[in-house]
Amino acid sequence: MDSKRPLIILSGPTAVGKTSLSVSFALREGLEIISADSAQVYRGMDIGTAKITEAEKKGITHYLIDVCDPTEDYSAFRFREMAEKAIEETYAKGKVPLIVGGTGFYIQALLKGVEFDDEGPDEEFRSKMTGLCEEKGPSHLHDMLSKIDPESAAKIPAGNVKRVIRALEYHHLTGKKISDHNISEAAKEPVYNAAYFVLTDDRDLIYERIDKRVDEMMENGLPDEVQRLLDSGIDPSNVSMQAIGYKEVVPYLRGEYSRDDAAYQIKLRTRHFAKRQLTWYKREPDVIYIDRRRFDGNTEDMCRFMSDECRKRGII
RNA sequence: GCCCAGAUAGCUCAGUUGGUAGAGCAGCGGACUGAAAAUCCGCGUGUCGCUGGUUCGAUUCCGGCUCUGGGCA
Repeated sequence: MDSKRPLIILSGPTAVGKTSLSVSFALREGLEIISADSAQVYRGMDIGTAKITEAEKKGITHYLIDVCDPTEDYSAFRFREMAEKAIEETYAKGKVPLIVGGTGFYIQALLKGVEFDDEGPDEEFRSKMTGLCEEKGPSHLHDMLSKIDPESAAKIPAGNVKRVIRALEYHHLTGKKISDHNISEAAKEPVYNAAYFVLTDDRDLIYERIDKRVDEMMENGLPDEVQRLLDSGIDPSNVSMQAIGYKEVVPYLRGEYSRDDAAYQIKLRTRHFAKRQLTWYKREPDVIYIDRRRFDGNTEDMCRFMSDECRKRGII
């Protein structure tokens, strides 16, 4: 028996069918679900995030959905804090938590207990650096990084301004190099006895499902939803509005391009996103793939497989 | 039917003063440790429409054909 506490994770690329499988599995094993999704946390963002409905929850408790106002900035750090609280609540009820969502970065932070030991984000510092970048160009920031943390500078391309700024911010707040921090955090082992499932499928089928889902979102009133958010005073520069489906609809509402262009852009961006997710899982160790093709998409069979894998590890 | 303009990568197109060709987008691969649905990096062989001719050599020049736009009838 593993002395670590049990945790089940179900991730996978967008539109692969995580939500439906997760509810079936939670019903089967009596689990509670904790969402690891960076966009479904925002209230009022329902259509574009393909947020689970009350009916779809089938009575299963879901944590970390609708927990933020779209003006708030969610982050990996906040996810870890809030998820750990939800995990404790679940254990208190004698249940095992099921983490469900496509944000691999968040899952990693939780699973390995990644420490975020600075006091960031320092918005003032970030906007100062952004201004400096506009004034003197990205290579100026990269040169600054080279002086304080050459290892990071060698690793992060000058064009990746966000990550260059983050590395500078970390040093600014802690006096330490983020490259050292990354090395120590990367060496960490999971703090849970976890089964990390990744639901996957034929790439073409995932892309087809994405196209279909985006068409449905547009028909179901995504533009109205975005308009409502803008009307309520949410700025397009908010982190929440960087979500796919939202940042593409804003220019359409402004008349900068057509509805079809918006739909096309959303489909494209979503496909790219799914591909990035798949890349992420490839380098995660100990991932258990659930390839829909091997199960003919049969939910019962996939649930049975998950149960078996969890039992093997003494999780349930 | 005649005239004009096109026909080159999955798409939109550039180019080769004759020595078998290159951009953007798509697609594919990768990075990622307090913005992650974010951000960034890498990968370009395709009967240069078909067919004759000229030429050491044609995707490039010339002829014919086919197709697609546009114009005239």
